[in-house]
Amino acid sequence: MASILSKRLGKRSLLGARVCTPILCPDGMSVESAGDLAVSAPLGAYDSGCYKECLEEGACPTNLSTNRFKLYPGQKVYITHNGREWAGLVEQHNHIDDEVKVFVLEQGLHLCRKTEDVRLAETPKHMGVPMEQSLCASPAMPASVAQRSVSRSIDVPKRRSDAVEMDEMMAAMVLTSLSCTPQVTCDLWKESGDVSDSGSSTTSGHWSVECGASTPSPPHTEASPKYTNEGFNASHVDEGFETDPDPFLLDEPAPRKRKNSVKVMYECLWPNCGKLLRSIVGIKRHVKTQHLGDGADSDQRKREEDFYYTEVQLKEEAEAESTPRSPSTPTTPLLIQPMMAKPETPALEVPNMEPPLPSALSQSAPGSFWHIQADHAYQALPSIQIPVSPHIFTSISWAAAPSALPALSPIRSRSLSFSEQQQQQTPSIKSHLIVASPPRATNGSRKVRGEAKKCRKVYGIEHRDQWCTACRWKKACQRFLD
DNA sequence: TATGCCGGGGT
DNA sequence: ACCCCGGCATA
Repeated sequence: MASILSKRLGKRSLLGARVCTPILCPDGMSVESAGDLAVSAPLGAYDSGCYKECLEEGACPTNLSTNRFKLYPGQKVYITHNGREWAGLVEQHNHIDDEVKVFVLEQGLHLCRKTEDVRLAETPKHMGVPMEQSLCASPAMPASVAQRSVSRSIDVPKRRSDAVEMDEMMAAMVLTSLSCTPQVTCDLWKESGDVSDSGSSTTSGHWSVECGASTPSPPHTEASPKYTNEGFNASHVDEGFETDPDPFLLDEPAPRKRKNSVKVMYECLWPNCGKLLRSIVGIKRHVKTQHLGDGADSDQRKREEDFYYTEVQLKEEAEAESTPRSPSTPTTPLLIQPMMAKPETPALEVPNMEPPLPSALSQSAPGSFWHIQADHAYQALPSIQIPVSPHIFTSISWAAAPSALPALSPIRSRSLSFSEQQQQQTPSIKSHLIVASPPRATNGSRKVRGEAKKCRKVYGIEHRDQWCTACRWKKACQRFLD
């Protein structure tokens, strides 16, 4: 199949070598990230609320013991305003300034209060647990720990009793605070189902990993053998297909980025928008609310939003090392791919929209060509796969990369000739197709085994000296042409 | 498994 | 350019 090229390339070419290296990364990543988490968690160094929270809570439950307040978006708190006590929802907690932005439902006000002026209504933990799968919140987390933080609040309504109310409040807050920084509410959103939603649709199990140092490697690695390839970033490259969701869903990017020095952002692909956000959740929300309308329930919409954003990797430095993320995508080409492809994705790759290119290609293109493309698809998933979802798309491209990515590998003359035989009228088409299939047009290229006898058969191995030079050199026989 | 031959390497 | 060979696809 088309794999030939890729494989061959791999044999001696740098490309092949490159591809392989990435595989190793995964482990490193996971390990590394874990380390990062532990270290950074206490300070909440990352912007992404999600990341921070996960770290703090999930990875370092002990942190809770600290006196420091930790307020989570959506968390219910009580504050005093105009001499009266109001219930509100945390919008943002600025640890640095020790201030908390609170949204007072009853008054529709967004107030800023010093942390010490805020009374906790309940522990974030509680909120999270019931709503989500609580990846971060380790089930093992001793209630006592949670209690501690809760104890801070003076008039603490029973968490359960508030459950319903909280939901409403949170919903209201979410709606009213959409304009706020996306990251801040990361957690909230996640819990509210954004993430879980997508996660559920694709894979299960991953979520558990999600927040913390997730274990990217395991799931990724095995995914689809073809696409995946080198597990490495399995997340991206290979597995992208099946597991792709992970990489994206996980908010790991932050940790990894830091290490790799590759900044991952999410860009809104909506026409004339181009908004850049740091978190997936944020971009999703942006797309959903700004472009798709805010239909929280519309399942379809949720999925749609995936098609309107792309992951953008901003390199802050060049690093030869296999970074967790780009390892496979490693080199610029790969990195770039996602971005390039994405924009088109909506139209071309979106699974739902079948019409895109196919129509043109499939119709005019000769069967052989089409076929070839399909093969590529298998190798170069990057361009084709995306259908599943943007996430997948990206990941796929990486995954496929192993051998194929070189994408630009030259097209062999052979392949062309092959096509020629079948159709004379397609010169133009050919070019089109070629262009269309980013990866390579190898497939058909390999000469089909001819019917004619070859020197080998005619003379036998014993008389190799009588073979034509081509045969001797293991090239296409020149004496007995087909 | 044998064969055909491509992609490459060495000289 | 010549010679070889690893390796893959196919029969």
